[in-house]
Amino acid sequence: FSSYGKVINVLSRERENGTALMLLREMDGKGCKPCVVTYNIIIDSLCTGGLVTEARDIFLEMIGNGVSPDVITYNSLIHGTFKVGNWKEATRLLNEMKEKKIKLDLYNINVLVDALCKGMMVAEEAMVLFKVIEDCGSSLDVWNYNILIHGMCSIGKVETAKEIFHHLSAKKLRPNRRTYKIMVNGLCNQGLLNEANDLLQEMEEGNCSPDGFTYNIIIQGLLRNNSSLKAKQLIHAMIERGFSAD
RNA sequence: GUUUCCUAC
Repeated sequence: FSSYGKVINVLSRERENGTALMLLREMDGKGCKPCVVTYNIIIDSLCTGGLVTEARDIFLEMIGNGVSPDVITYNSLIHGTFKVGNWKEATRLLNEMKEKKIKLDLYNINVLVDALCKGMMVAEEAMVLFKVIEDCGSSLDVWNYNILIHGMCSIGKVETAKEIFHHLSAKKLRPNRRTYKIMVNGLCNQGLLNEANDLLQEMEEGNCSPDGFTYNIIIQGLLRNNSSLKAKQLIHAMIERGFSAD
């Protein structure tokens, strides 16, 4: 609660972790009890700063103080732990979560799947996880798919990524600009420039106009493929449109 | 009140 909570929130946003931590100590000293949210904010900002060990200390400290971690605490910590590449510890935390029967919602699953895709290259497993979720009747949103598609692309499974992408429209979910970018990027990396071009058309026709990056990705791909003529054409098309930023 | 997605050269 409290004004301390608010100040800590602000400090964390400004990446002033040191100061935020000092405030936390001060709270302790004065007998003010930080609540879960306060801890969560600090843990998360430590994690995004790569200070996972410190985040873990706070995590243990909060338990010591009788404050039980919730889904968000675990998410932040797990996500941070994965990012640092410590998947062993992250999986341990995941299991710990299961044992405590902390229930995940879609948002939380995203965090985990993202961590899985990036940290462990087990996008296939993430996919399985999604299927299970779907079978349970929860519907996935575009973000989930973006994460998955990106995961597939980054391990070179563009075919699977394409399947998922099509699966998207079958579900009447509109891909957003990021979805397209991820796909275009993935296709280009595999040298599938024609398909990337098709997608670009689709973007222009739909309501997701491509931005400068999207063009550049394709142009880059064309050049790598010795299609400098097409690249030039595309550059012109790009200039005519006066491409917009994200 | 706090946690998740893309960004080439």
